[in-house]
Amino acid sequence: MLDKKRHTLTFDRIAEEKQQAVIDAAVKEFAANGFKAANINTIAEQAGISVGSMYSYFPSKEALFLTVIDRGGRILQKALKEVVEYPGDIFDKYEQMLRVSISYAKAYPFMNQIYLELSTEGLSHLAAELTMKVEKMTVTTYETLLAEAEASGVIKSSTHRQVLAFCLDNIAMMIQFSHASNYYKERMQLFLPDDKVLDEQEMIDALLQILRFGIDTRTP
Amino acid sequence: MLDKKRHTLTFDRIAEEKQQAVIDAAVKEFAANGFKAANINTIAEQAGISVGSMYSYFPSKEALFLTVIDRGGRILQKALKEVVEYPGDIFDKYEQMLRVSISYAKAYPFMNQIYLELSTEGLSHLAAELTMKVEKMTVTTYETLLAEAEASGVIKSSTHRQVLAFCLDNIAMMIQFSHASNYYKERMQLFLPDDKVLDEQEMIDALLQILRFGIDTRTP
Amino acid sequence: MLDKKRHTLTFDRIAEEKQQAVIDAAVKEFAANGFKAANINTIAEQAGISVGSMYSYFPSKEALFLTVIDRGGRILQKALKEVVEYPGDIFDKYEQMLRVSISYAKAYPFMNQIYLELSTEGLSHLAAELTMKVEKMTVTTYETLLAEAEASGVIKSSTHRQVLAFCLDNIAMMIQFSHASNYYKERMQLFLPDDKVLDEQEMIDALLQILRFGIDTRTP
Amino acid sequence: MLDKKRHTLTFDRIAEEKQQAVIDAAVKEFAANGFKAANINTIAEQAGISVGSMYSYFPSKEALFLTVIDRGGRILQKALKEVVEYPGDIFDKYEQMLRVSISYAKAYPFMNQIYLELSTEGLSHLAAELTMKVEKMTVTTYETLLAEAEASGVIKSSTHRQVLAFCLDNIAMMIQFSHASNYYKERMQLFLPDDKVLDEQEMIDALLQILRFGIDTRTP
DNA sequence: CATGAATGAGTCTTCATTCAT
DNA sequence: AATGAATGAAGACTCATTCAT
Repeated sequence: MLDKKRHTLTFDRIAEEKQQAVIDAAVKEFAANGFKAANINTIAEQAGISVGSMYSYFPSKEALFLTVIDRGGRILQKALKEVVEYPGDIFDKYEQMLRVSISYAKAYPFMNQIYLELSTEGLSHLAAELTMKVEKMTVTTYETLLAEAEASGVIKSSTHRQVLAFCLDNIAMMIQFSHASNYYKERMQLFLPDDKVLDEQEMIDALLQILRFGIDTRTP
Repeated sequence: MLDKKRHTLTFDRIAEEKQQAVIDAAVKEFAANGFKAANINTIAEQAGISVGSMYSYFPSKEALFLTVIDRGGRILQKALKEVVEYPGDIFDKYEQMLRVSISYAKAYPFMNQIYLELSTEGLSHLAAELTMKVEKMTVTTYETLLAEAEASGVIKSSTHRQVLAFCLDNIAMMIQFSHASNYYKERMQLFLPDDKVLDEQEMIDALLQILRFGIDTRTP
Repeated sequence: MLDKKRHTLTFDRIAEEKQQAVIDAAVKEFAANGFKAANINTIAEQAGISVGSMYSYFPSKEALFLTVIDRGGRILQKALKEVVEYPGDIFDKYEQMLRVSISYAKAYPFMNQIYLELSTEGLSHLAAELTMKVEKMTVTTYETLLAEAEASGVIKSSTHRQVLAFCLDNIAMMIQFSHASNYYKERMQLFLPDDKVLDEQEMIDALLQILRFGIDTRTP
Repeated sequence: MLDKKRHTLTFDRIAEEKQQAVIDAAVKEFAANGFKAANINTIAEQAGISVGSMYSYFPSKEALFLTVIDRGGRILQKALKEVVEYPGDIFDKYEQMLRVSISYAKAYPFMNQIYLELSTEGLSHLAAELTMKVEKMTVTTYETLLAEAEASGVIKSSTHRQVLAFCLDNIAMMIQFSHASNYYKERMQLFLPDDKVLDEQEMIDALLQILRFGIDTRTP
């Protein structure tokens, strides 16, 4: 199932910085052009190594791609764990989730775009399984958090919990996209007042406000 | 600005069905492989015409792509207008927005994936401007609706209106993606109970419930 | 079994001379360098067409090779039929076989070398089946001829018929190689008197003499 | 003339077994893929040494190849000497020649395939000279044997001696090929009865029978 | 106008050879 | 001497685009 080829032992052995240079170049290229249109020669050049070396690190373009996705997945996992362990109630934790999403998007903007592209039919055969594993972890995390929250009486029991989890993740994802890709960044700007740039915390507060108390005037 | 090449006059003159066949084939190919990896020869074959004809209809691959995006944009506009004109208050209209998003996603799943891919840096130079125009219309629509809603006292004035608009559109987009691409469809399934398939209306109701009254137990 | 890819319909449709130019160039290149070391770009150049055309005629290098082998096989078959239908007894027919072998070797020297190379392990997976089919026809032909010869009392019944058939074909093959490849041509010259070049008929006569009456002095 | 580069002094100095491991790996690889397609890195790996060492033993791929051919030639020479010195008349010696050919083919099957490939035009510039030297020795051997045989009245003086020598060597070569390469092995099987596997001695006897007394019924 | 064969620059991948350790 | 990582030229194959019919 998950035994598709990744990087070789040689790659493991080279200097950490060179590894990072290769991954960075690859992430950037894949993000900019998608899997098929990404150019291995360009990646090698950007990473400052030869094509030959590239192929001694990764048996194929596909293997390089999978390694990249793997790395991204591992970073996401770490971020997720951070959120779960954050102290406080569900609202504190979700606030933290949004903050983490934004910093992840800013730290690894290209990684994010690759995930965006993964939804493409053409790539599903390659990495769907891999990314779906990450999604599954996310789902479980939300479920745990919401179960706890409901048990401790913090959120209404009348709420459809699955839909709520879905909704929370959707918002987090779009926030993430909006801080990673130029396209979604521009789109976000269209919504926001351009005279004063809305700062992150303000947006998070406003979002949480809507989420907690709703927008209907019949609620306080 | 918007004077990039599109289809030729010849394309306008050919039979409506042939036009549609070409567009359909193109949409499918672009959705499956992205712009650069899409194959013009394959599109021609799928559309049942020759490559030569293809190039008498469109001066380049880029032109074909832009025409495709254009068509998609026009369909979206129409859908948007439908929503604005839908009778009722903001909640009725937004409910309608979600319903329209879902049916659009189902009717034009591939079109949706192309929009997903557009966020890619590599394509921004091509069509960002074009799609941003559509996004702008969406923003304006939400602003109008929310201004009206607030004026008529249906929604709390304490709500951050821009963030709310952004949030509403984010949810609508993710719902749309979740009904268009297999990847997002699968992801959605991870959130939902697999014993009984949640029907669309149920999800929409649950979403609106969260939106109107929030999830905090301190609200009724 | 035999459904491996060959040339495309496009190749069938182009002018006969162009087809031949392509096949000739391919045969020459494969003969000179073997399958793996043969250069498609060189073949295209030699044939006076573009690489792109090459690939519109043959889906792969392998397909081109198989087509080449096929053509060669068909020529061999025709030659074989000629021999069977040649009037006279087994000695007349075998004499004709040797003559045909030589003229085939001279007419298609490169084709012969390809067959020589086919014995290589590395190629067996490609074309062994194909060439073995031709070999099988040869075996059957010899068997028929020898059965007839024995029935009509032309050859001794004490002769081991299978070994004889094997021996006759071996000689014919070596004769063929010796007129096709430079290496075997040189080797043959080492055996023959260099003052006067032995002409074909002389060699054939001498061979038949040995075959018919043996070399032992105890036979007349 | 024969001053082409071979192995270095370093190679001479390393352990006998390591030398053999290198040669064995090289022979196998060259036999399987031909000169150009053979992979030096693979040979090194198979021999259990580093590529670097490989290049300290042989200045180039060509040098390795020539060394391989050299070694094969020397083994052949030894075999040839064995035959000449074998006691008995020409028939006893030729019988021994066939036996030696078969055991050589079985002991060094890959070496044989390399010789088969040598006939290729592309390689002639490399090793033709080398192998031709061996062939020359063979020719001389046959000539000596046949001259003796005729002098001692064992073979008919009416036989064309050069053609006979050529014929004897041709048969010996094909027998050798038929025991070395899978392709020729299969071909041989097509000729032989599959119910009972013909043993070597039987085939040799049958061959000699044909050779000595011919197949024409007009001889006893 | 329609066709589809032809083109060739561009891309992935391989491998003989070098060289720092 | 031995190692094996690094190099880059070469070769199989793809595809946007052109153009003769």
